[in-house]
Amino acid sequence: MKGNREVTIYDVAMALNISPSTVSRGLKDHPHIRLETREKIKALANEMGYQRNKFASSLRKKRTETIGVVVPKLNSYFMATAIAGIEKITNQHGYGLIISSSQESEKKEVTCISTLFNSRVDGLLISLAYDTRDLDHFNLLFNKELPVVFFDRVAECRGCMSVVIDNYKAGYEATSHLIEQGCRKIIHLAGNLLRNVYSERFKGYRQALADNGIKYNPDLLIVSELNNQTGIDAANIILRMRKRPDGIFAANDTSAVAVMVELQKAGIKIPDEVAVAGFNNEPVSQVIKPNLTTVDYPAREIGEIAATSLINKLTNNEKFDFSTIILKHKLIVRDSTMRRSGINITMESIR
Amino acid sequence: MKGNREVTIYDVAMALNISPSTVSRGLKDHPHIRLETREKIKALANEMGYQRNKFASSLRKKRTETIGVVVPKLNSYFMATAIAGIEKITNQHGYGLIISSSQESEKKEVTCISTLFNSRVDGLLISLAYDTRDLDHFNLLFNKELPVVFFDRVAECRGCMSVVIDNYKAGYEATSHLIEQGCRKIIHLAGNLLRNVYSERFKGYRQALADNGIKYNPDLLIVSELNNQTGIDAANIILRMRKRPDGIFAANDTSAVAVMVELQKAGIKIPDEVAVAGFNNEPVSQVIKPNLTTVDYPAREIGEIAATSLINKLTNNEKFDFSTIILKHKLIVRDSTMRRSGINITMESIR
DNA sequence: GTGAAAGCGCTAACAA
DNA sequence: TTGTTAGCGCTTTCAC
Repeated sequence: MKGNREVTIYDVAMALNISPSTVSRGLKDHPHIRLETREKIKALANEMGYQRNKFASSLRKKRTETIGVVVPKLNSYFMATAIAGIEKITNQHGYGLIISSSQESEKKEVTCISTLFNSRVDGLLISLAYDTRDLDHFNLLFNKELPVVFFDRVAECRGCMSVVIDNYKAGYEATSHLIEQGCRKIIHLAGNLLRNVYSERFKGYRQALADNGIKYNPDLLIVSELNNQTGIDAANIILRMRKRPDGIFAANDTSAVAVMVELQKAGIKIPDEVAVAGFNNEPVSQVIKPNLTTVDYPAREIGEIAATSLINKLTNNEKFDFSTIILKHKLIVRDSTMRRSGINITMESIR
Repeated sequence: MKGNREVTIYDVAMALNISPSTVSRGLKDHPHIRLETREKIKALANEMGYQRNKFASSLRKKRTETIGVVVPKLNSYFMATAIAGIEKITNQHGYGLIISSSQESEKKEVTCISTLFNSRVDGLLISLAYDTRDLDHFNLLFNKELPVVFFDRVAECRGCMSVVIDNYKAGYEATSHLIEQGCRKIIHLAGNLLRNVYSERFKGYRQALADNGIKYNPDLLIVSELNNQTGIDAANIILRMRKRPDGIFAANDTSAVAVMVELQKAGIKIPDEVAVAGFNNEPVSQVIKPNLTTVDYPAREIGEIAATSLINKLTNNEKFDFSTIILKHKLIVRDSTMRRSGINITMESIR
């Protein structure tokens, strides 16, 4: 299939009348090889079209210089951006990347991890699937001491690192903001409370209510996958309520937008009748009318920092051994929650 | 790093008192091995936690059972969906996947391809970057007879396969629809005309104008990267025109939406003053008000078919050797172009 | 139906 | 500073 034979270090060695090991060393700038020889080797190798055979090398070194990434989904702005951040860093350090998607399912996540493990990746970056309950599939990795860095949707586990934002605080801020705007009956659209991101946002929501003397009402908590359809479903639940809520805090922008569109179809005015806040600051938040108040999530940075941490772990070996890194977020206030007085102009609270 | 030694076929062989070659064959159900022996081998291998070492295997077989994917960007709904389709098929056939993104740059595309080539992928799926002009970096692949399947943004080249939709027809239909709605001065937001997708859509636009007796005016062609910013820029150009256009056909939804948002900010009524049609049927097209008329692009199918074709090529070897597959698209008419009479209800033209 | 043996291309310990 | 050599774990030809 692949046409003719590949050029190997033996070919280069023979052509230069030196040994293969010298070529091997010269190619990677081993200081024991005379500079002149190194140059000669590299020049000829290049000219002959030599390409290092990764398999032979990995087989021998028992390292692949490849990092595995497992994300819950690819077609989300947040994840795509985080991956771009990861890619940038791993590229810089000469690592390859294998990206796989668990499609929000625990079952598929197990397969992904085992496939990556089987591919002998040197380390793993992972954001958990929506419904992952059992973390047994990670034991495989822990037993082999394969470094794992969680990002965004993280798990508590012995010795692994996590990169997140303070979801509790962000949830608290978003809810407090709604309360400041005069909301008293605030719906919370949450994701699976097993996931840190959603449980923390929920806790922040509850605390903000409590701190403002509003009693938490479990009927106002709607848990779902937070996609377009479940957003529509939530809107329908809301429309059927005897007494309508005056605020909605959705744990992502997708569901916030879906709810808004649906409520608007039913003639409900946003923000006047219902104020809506989302989470993630996806581009769609600036398309919907009124523009969506949301929490800016540093997706790219999360990816970059997770990748950097993993590579540090891989190289510095044990040094630089933190447990959690928390990045900054920002509440971005836009029209979907601006109910105070007549001055209903667009404003980005921070920037 | 990886803890203790891995289990190899030698360990299994020794434990069973048979030879490694028998184990190797037994593991892959080689018919020459007695069924009983095969079962025994597989049972023990499993019990001992044996995992095939892909490097040794690839090194020996000179095939990696891995497919490389190069896409122009990851954070687009279209690409993410296409990749999901690719993943589904490759998984089914036991192929691994290495996904990389050229970030719309020719330079990065060259790197991606050479990295994948270097990783000795068995075949390549690729959608070209925005500004790729020179196809020299593919020679490397062609010389080694590495199968390549282009999808969406394809290239003419000896012996490669392509999976696309009929962009010319889609462009023709979208433009004709605008004309039917009474538009006479129609802006076309195009991407780089080097890319088949954009040049074809443009040709369709021109032909529709011609067929309706409208003279093509080069001033109405705006070429850009079709992202959010260039959409805003286009809106500003439009706003500065002495005589405003009454229709816009944008070659993607992102730019269509950006233009709409910006024109609306300036107080322009859509569709009454300007009708807007996009391309791709991204979710955002149903968020924007009025909902965006667009062309439904079968992203998932494109991915699935491209992957299937490549795998066929890889296995059937030379059989099933088409040059181009053209999938069906659909014009989806929504409110952003419905200017006829008072009946301005939402309709999905097909479905 | 099973085994022996060579070798894929590279690396690194050891020797010189 | 360079060379020799022994594998990494698997597959496959050839032999029995």
